[in-house]
Amino acid sequence: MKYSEFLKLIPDSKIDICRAAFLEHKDKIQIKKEAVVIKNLEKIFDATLKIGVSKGFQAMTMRDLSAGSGLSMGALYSYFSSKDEILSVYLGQGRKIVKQVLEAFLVKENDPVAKLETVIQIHLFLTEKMHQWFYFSYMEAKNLNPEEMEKSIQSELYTEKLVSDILIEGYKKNIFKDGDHVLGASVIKAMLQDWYLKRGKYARRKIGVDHYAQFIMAFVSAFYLV
Amino acid sequence: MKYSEFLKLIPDSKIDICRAAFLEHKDKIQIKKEAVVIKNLEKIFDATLKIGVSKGFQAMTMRDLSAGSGLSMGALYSYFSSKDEILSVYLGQGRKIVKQVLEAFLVKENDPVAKLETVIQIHLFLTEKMHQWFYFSYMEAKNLNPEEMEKSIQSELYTEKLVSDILIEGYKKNIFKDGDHVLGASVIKAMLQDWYLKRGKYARRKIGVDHYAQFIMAFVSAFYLV
DNA sequence: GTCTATACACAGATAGAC
DNA sequence: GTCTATCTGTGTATAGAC
Repeated sequence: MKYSEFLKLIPDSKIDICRAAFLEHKDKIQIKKEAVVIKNLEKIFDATLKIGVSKGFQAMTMRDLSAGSGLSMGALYSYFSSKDEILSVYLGQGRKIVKQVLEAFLVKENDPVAKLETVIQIHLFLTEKMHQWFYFSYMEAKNLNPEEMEKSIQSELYTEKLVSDILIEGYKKNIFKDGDHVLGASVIKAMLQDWYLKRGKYARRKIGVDHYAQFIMAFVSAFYLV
Repeated sequence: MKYSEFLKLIPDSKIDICRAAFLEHKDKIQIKKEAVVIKNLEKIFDATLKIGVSKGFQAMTMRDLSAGSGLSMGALYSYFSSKDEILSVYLGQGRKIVKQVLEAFLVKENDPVAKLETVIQIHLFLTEKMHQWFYFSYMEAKNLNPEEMEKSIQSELYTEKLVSDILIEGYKKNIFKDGDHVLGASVIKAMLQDWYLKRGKYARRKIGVDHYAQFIMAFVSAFYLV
């Protein structure tokens, strides 16, 4: 699959995140009109992402966020009771989207090689589409409260397990070589993450996501295909 | 080479960093006695690393640092004129050590395969020994001023170039396959960085640095050896 | 060389007008 | 539902005693 095809198959993640955040936090949000909330959550999350990526979430002040989102300080606090809550909600909703999309594409495949290619491609395509969110999520995870931090780690391990399960299945079917499949999944994950962690570098070198996906698949295949 | 042998071959990086920081910033530091400065720089850098890794440099206050280092606020400001200066100096000195050690080991090798193994091992061993410093450096690089940020990026690209040069040399000698060696070096670097970025994960799984180095070398060899 | 005490700015958060 | 004005705590940095 190409990235351009992937884009046509999935809905707009930005609005999904806002709607899901509204539904899940209805009781905590003081404003009641859905349309108003979603419109403003989008402004808040957009500004959080933009400022957070450029200077870090800790360094972003509520005044920065107020200026960036176009809402007053008072208005911000009628949507979230604290600065940290914005981070927790935003990261939590993003994680859900990632899980949903990965599973939706993986369930279509049966062959381990196709599954491996799919998980590599879809992970890269997702991080391409939501690259700022992923970067932000990675960099700010350590500033979460213990409970949310745990969820973040579990989310990481979940995608890693998707990969290791595929490697193990392929080994059992005599398509992949034997080896430490958990460690293998770990380094594959590292290569996938590099795509959004070093996005500027790859952009400067004019390397696109389709090319990167193909390269990673070749690299991994050389080691795993019998 | 094993990590245990590596440790015997290199001097104590902690004291090196402090001494180099003193020599290079003699004029900016108000205190003049070398022994006093080095002793206190060690306290300051140790505390910066410990607190910075756990809560991030931005979130670390000068009061935290004062408590953690055992020096008063006033004393801290007789060594550094601002909080940011501590970060710049500390990261800058660490980068020098990394460069020196990598070059010292690489110069001993001639064969591309041996060179590739050396750069993988020594990079991993260095990041094992200074793992907190590397993690800190990676996470805080984006908070540096533009000038220091540029140095940080250049340092990254420098180690990447060490790898790509080896791949290219090996290709010319018909030992390695052809391909995009810059992209190859990039993903190898990603795998090397994962070692210090996810240190907790590997520790929990009881994977040691020698085993990780051997695995990465096998992974890379499968793709590159003709 | 190191300390304590403090200046001053700015952060997160809230009250109450509109 | 959104705003402005403001409270209160805490941040970096410094002055001056010891």
